[in-house]
Amino acid sequence: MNKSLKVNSRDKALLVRTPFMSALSNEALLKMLNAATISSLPARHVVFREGTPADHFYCVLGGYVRLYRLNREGREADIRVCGPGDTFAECQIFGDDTYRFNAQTAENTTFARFDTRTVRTLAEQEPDIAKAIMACLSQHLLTTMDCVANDRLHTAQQRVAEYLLKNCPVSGGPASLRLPFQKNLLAGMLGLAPEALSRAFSSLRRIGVTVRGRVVQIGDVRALRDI
Amino acid sequence: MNKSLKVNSRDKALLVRTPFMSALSNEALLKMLNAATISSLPARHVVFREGTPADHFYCVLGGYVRLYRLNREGREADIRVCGPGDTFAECQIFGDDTYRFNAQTAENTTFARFDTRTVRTLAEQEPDIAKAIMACLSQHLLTTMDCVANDRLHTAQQRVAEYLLKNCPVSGGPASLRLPFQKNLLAGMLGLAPEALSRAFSSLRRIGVTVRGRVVQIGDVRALRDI
DNA sequence: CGAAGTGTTGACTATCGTCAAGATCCGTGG
DNA sequence: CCACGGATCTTGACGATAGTCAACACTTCG
Repeated sequence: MNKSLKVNSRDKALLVRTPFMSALSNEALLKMLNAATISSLPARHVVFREGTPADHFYCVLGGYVRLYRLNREGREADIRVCGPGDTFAECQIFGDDTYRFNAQTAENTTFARFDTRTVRTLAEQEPDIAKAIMACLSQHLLTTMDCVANDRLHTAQQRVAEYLLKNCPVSGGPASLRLPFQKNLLAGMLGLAPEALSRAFSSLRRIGVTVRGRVVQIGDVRALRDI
Repeated sequence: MNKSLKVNSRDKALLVRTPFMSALSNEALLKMLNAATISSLPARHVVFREGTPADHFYCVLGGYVRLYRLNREGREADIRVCGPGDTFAECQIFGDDTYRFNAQTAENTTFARFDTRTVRTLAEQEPDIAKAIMACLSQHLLTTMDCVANDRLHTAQQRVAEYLLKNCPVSGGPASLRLPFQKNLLAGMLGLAPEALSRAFSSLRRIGVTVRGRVVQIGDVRALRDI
């Protein structure tokens, strides 16, 4: 069920803590909050489809959204996975007028929705908002370039190791972390088939990585870094 | 030899026609031109290195620049190839303060160089400039996302076919085009080893694509589209 | 004409995708 | 609380794709 309502206090608290919104002045923040609508969608629900008019962009408050594209045979490839605090489709504010990829919830997800036209106008009035958009776009561009370089330079094993390191609380010795979502989604995020992720994990066993459900135990973080 | 001078009339003409600059108001345009420096570098010359302070961003006027990253063993992977009219490292204006990749000229190249601090200030004063930066960042983000999806969905053959179609003057029947740079560079752009590009070209022969030096003849553009 | 640089081809190998079967996890309902 | 059933994950076998190395052909330019 898609319940759509004005920003309530809990959602608002999440929204203003977002990297995108946290640097705004009070005035700019108010204007943006006014333009926001909160929605929730159940798992595996389409948010928008490639080729449809791009009239909104989004900010995830809870849950995960998968951005992906299809080839002619219908195979899907993930482009990005957005979690709490991430914005997506902001490239449509001053970009193309149709979505260039599909967006689907990976699990039950709450997000803020902004009308692109409204925000375009606000960005022209409030330098703060323009600045926030530029910072956000820059950040995304950098991480997406990272992604291209990663895909082209590293093997499945290395990409998994890198993901673990990036999400690891400590920088040396033993560590433990809990995957925030299903392995399916992680596989797509890393540009792998689920089977390849599974194999990568089991090949990491020989350097002391054990996986039980969503919990990953790392024997020595430094050993991981040498992969 | 790195000759660095104020904008001359021919370079200026190129610069103001750039997608990035062409939408600016007269006043904004003047301020930007004032902040620009023109430089030329010979082929295979490093423009900047990953990890160094990101104090400038660039706009290519003539020639080609390769953005790439290295893995630990020193293997290079191209992230983007920038030609005339393209800007690069604009993600550093409101982003990180160190370059996250290397930039190298592929051939003798002329470009405009802008100080990021100066432009950051200008963007806060002139909404036009902020708008141009946002449009530019959005465009790049979209093409980079395209690149990720492409790498993950398509084979070498398909990527080459797609490149040819994108740079093809006509939409059906026979066509001919001239590659604007060495095959080496094209290979990197498509995320391939040079040998793989060569093989992809020769596998396209059976559907009527012939290559002689930089000239590519396409028997039937429609047949290419079916790959 | 020669030499360096660029592109092509062949042989081999590593990596990863696909398909299929089996194991495990997890939520639901009895 | 347990049992069931569907979803998710793992493992194995196989094949396709593309990377690497090496030798050779072809360009290009001094």
